[in-house]
Amino acid sequence: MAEKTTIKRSRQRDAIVAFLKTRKDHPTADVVYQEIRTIIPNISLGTVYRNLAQLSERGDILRLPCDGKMDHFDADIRPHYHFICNRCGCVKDMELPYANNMDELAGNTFDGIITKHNLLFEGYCKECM
Amino acid sequence: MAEKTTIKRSRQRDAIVAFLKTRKDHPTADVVYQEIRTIIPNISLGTVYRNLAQLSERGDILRLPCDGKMDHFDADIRPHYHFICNRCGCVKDMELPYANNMDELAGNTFDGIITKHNLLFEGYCKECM
DNA sequence: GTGTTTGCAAACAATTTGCAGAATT
DNA sequence: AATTCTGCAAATTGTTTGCAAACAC
Repeated sequence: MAEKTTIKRSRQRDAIVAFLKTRKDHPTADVVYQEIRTIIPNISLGTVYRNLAQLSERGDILRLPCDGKMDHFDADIRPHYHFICNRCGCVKDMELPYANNMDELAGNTFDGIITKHNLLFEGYCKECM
Repeated sequence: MAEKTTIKRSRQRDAIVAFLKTRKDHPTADVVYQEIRTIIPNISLGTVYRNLAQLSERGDILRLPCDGKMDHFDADIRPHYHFICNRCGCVKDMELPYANNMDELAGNTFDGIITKHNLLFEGYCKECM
């Protein structure tokens, strides 16, 4: 079928991963772009999107669909839950333990295969309360 | 402030609500558009979007952000969880009871206000297994 | 009559893609 | 040398908006 591609490193991708690891606030693609540009001034937005897509497909980072338009990205790939603020749009980690048994539990009353779940809390962050 | 608008009925909006009530499969905006067009041939896509937005803001229908690009809409406004198939993209209701206490529970370890949560299961529906 | 809703088309935001050249193995 | 990756710009996708006419109250 597919997936025979060998991966070659690139300065751009390395910089993106390194940057994401320094941040706990789950930046969006354009924030990544703006920040990386301070290091690699002529990097293009397309490259950022391509790398974020590739990295999340490979499981090296997490893509967080946060109900708004823009996806957020997280270098912390351990499954965990998130919160999004309805006023400022910030995304934060939740302390709740990830419920490993939730998929199995849900599968008991579902006619199909459940592979994962996404739990997103909404409300107002402490700065916006 | 805002919210002084009085609402006037329209044939288009009535048709959209009526249509959504006949469906259990959470159609997207463009599916709604295509279907309503068989009844009101010159309805415009903009009108469909405007009405879906207005209806969900007023709480008459639910807007379901399902990780993909397109939002889905649901005439069943009782809080409940959904599943999205990673192959065909269909969206289905989950039988799991809605956890009313989840927000409060999560709030105990969170510095801010939690107003709601969204739980979305992923996997393969029975047609795609 | 006043104010909301519509159809249309153009505008928009976020993301993706085609291509020729540069970089990695 | 063989491919992957990049920058750029154009293309796509899903959705929103401005406006004058049509409609509801």
